[in-house]
Amino acid sequence: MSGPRRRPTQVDVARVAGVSQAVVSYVLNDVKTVAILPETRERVKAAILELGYVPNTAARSLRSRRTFTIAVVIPDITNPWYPEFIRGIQDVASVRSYDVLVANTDGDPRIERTAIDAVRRNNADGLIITPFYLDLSDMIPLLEEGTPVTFLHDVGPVPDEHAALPIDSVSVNGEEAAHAMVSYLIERGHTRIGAIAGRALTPARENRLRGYRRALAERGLPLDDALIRDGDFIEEGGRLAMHELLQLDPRPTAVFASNDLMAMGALLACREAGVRIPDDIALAGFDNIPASRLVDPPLTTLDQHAREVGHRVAEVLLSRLDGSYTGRIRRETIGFHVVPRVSA
Amino acid sequence: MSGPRRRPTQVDVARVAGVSQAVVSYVLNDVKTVAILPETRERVKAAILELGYVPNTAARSLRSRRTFTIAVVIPDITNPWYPEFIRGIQDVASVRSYDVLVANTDGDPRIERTAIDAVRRNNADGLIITPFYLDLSDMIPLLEEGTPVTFLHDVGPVPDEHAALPIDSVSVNGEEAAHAMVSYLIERGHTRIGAIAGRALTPARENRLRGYRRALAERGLPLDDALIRDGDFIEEGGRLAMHELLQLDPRPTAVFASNDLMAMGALLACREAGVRIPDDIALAGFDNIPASRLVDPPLTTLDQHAREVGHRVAEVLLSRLDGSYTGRIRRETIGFHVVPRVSA
DNA sequence: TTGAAAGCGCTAACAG
DNA sequence: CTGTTAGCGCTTTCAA
Repeated sequence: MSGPRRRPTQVDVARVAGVSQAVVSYVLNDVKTVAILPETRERVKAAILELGYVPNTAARSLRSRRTFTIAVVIPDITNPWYPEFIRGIQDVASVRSYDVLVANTDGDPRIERTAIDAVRRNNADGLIITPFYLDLSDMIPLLEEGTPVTFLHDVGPVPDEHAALPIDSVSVNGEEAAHAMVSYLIERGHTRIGAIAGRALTPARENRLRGYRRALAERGLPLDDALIRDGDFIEEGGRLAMHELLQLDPRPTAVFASNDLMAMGALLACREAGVRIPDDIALAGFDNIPASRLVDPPLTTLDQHAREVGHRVAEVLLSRLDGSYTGRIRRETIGFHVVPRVSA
Repeated sequence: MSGPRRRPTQVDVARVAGVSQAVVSYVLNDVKTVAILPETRERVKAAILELGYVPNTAARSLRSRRTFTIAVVIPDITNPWYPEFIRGIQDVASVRSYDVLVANTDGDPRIERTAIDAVRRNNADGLIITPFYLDLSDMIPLLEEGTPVTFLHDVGPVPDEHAALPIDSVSVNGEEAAHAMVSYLIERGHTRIGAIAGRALTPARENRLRGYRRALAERGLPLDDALIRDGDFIEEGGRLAMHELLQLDPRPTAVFASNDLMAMGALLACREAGVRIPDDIALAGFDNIPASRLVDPPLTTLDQHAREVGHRVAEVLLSRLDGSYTGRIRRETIGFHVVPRVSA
């Protein structure tokens, strides 16, 4: 037992290579403004290898005011849409050697708020966030300090309460998508269509519900609030909601769930109640998570291109960070498509 | 446009509160060895609030050599077992105000190795890793530098190639679990049982395969390597493997897949081939991921308690970090249970 | 009970 | 082409 060995520093490398510490920093960062003799460079590299030197990010970022880290704030990594989204971000971040820090909020406004401070503490160079309850004023400190923020947005018809802020956004058009999904149900002959909405007051819920209502209204179908239930975006919520919908008289002939997790809960409820899908009732989900293809029956749903959304949102943010884009605010919207399978 | 505002520092807080910067640090860290006047303390706190001061972790950790971050290295967050596992870790880390940094290796040995350097660069206080290909020597620099490492292990009969190293581990007993699952199949009357194994040379694959072989051997059933296929732990791999198994003559009457993702691929293959489950062939999975309950037919599988494993592994590591445990190496094993459903 | 000061490992400006 | 030097914001020892 000889106590922990100190991690080698640039000073150690310099000593072994017989140069000054600054030179080590130069070759490490491949600084263009100074010209190092190829031979010196080799000596330094050899010393780095020999000692197993690895730069200390804390010191580096303290000095340079950059961390090469982007923070991502999402509701819950356990919701299968998000791992894909995160991997999309990591795909593009990693090739530019950025790290990705993920924080879950569980949709809790208090935690959402703390997450912002976590970003400031950790000096993340930029933030990607899917704002649920977050007050826009919470973003102000970050923006004032020059930390770019990109929203993952769910677009509704009044998307720009955020318009005043210098925040890029990449959006999935929840209203249009839900409209498409519900229109699909209507085209299949359904006229009494229930909805299992998500957590109250979240943009995702409101927008998808709006799309649902608009689709019905456009076809002159009655809007009946008794057909709308909450489901909290989780499976159990969907199960409970579906049980309620099945009690209704007359019963809806189709149900649109605002995400696949809830649709799967609904599916379970039908199985429990002995209701057959799609024969007795049609069911449509939203998200196209991997499991949706594999359930019984395979779920008709809507794909929001999670991984691609991750790619775009990362590119938008990184282009700000590396200065390759300095123009006006961008609002991108990623497409979607209905995935017809068996359940509806 | 007035350029980014500088983030307030302790010096700023000190100035506003009319104290020295050291005092700010004292109240911030609630240092016991110095006694601050309650009134002074209040002034400092007020200044902190007023300025929106947030500590700079880079500076803090540069000085204190602690980051309050633990790194977690896993193969792929997109495999549904891992989000649960990660949340388990975060559950216990967050109450002790540790951050969690997740790195995916995609099971690539090179990336696995880079991940170790990432841990060193970021000065994570500790590492949780599920070693796939990683050479044990890769862990040495970390250990020498005093960074505790905890393995998430898959236990086989020779678990302790790792025995020499001072590394705690929390294990799922892959061999016992697979043995239990396959025994279950045998008890249901199957004698010709195929296996869809995972990625070659990984402990998870080898151990589960060992459990499979032992279960067969114990009942005096023949071991036929033609019944064993690879599947790479992903759905598509399971699909391909199952298609091959279905070609066999005689065909197996049951198939054990080393994880649920592959089992679901196998299920797809059966659907494509018009083979009914469980009537024509029985199918068992492994992991009990959320989707396994929802597929058609619901998948008989094995639960390895991912979230609980996350809790334990985090507790084991954190107890080292905060010094509350200083004893000898621990090897914990978390239980499992067969989840009988319809597919087998 | 508070303050002064050193220094963690690094980047970047400047000097030679 | 290479070396010297000044901090980045913080914790922690020591002195007052």
